[in-house]
Amino acid sequence: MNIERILEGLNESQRLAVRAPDCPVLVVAGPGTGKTLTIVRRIAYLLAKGARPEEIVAITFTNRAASELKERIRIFHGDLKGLFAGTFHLFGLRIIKDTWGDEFSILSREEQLEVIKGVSGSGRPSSIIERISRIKNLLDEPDDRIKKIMEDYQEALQKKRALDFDDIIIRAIDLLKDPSNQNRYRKTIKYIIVDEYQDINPLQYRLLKAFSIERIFAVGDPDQSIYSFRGANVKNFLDFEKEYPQAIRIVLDKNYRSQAFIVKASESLIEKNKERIPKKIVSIKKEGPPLRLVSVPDDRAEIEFIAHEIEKRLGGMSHYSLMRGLQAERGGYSLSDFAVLLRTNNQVFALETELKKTGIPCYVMGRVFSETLKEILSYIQENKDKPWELLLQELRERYRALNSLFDNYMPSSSDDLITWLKLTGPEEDRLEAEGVRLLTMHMSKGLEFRVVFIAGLEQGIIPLEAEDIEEERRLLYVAMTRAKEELFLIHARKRSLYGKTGAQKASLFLSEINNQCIEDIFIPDRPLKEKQMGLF
DNA sequence: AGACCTGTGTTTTTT
DNA sequence: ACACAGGTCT
Repeated sequence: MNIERILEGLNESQRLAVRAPDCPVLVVAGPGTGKTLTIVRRIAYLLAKGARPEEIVAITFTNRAASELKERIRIFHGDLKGLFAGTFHLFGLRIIKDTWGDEFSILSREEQLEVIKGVSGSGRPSSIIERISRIKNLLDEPDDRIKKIMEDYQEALQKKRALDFDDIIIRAIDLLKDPSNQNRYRKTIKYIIVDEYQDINPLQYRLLKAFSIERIFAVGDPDQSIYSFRGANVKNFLDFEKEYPQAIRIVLDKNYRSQAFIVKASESLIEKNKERIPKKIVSIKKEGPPLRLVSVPDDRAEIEFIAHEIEKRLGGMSHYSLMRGLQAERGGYSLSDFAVLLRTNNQVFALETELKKTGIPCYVMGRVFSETLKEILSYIQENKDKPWELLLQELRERYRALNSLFDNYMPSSSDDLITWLKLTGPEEDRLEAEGVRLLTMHMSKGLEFRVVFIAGLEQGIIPLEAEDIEEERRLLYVAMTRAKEELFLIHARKRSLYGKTGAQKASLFLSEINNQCIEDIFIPDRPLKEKQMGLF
């Protein structure tokens, strides 16, 4: 492929990154600045310069990120045999399989729980698993008690010829360090591209180091580092240039995602952090409407507000959809254009229940396949009096991805459908349902929505704790920068939390946002009468 | 073994 | 509020 095509449509800093020389490269990629685009073109560039696909390894953190990357490589470059694009774990697995073959298994969460129950005397099995995982990831030191449990645990795994997820990385490091493997990997792999470099933990860092490769292309954003609780260490990112003195740094600072007010507001927030690489992200879009900072009397009003704002916009849709073709320009919305972002899963589930009562279909993101399956099952149970045909139609409407699955097959009974779903495969995204997106702020990373509501912006929720206030600030920064067009920041003056109803203070972060980007909305307390009558 | 009381924590999550 | 582990009593 020629260089002109590879650089086509890229801005100046993206071009610099794509054409960077064969030295360590650190790409600081702010939100919405074309990070994946840059990686895709960088790979194309390396290939154009004569690299072979099997010399390039591109590592991501999640399967979602990996499949997005692969898909975009495929679109731009066509299928590339030999190029690795996948997670740390998949990469580790490949190395282990090269040496051991397929004679081992990966422990599922359930199996892991069983093994732990067998070897530990007391304590919650799930917390013991967590503790072991932290130790394996070099985040914690074992005491004598846990040492003993770990020994028994590993012995049980050995018997089963099984590895847990952390073992995959640990074994891969051992194999890479083994002198007999040096030629096999260290010499054949010439380029490593690491996505979300700010999120790597000490164990993953060791894996990268085991290659002793200088041609590392690290992409990430320290301002979006939100996983320190699982060992992600921004220091790796901030120290990159100390570690590789010949490294070059490129900052991608043009945001193509969000309208200018959203970028400006989120920048004003993140600037309050001290530990960061200074950068200034600018939007290439128009200002757009100001952010709405909404004060509501209580959690119930919060839901009513969100429901009302969504309905207002969807109302527009039914009107405009009568005039086909105009929908996009006139701002016709679909349910999945809206997202409500929350700090904790508790809030997500509470909101799901309440928002559904207002008649707005919701889709909780990140819910695993088996839970979605349970949902379908219970829906069938609840509605088993309805004719099967009708029920099926409703399930399609609800789970829109079922449509494409049904193209070649029409189940004739509920049993049939369920067994069939299991056989068709557990790819949860295929069951993605139509509905307003509900998710945690953490889960929102990497996603974008036209209209975003961030709810529960109160002290004790975000920031949840006083310690590591900078990470909490980054989390809100990530959440805010998901919005493309409109952003609502909502806080309740009163809320029930852990069974207690009490007064809430607005998050201190709200006062840190540049108020030139903000329009205040104040919803007054309910009239006393309504309160007493306990409407709804 | 099963009922019942009591203390405790209670984010965020991937593979 | 609520789940869950662990102890105690029957």
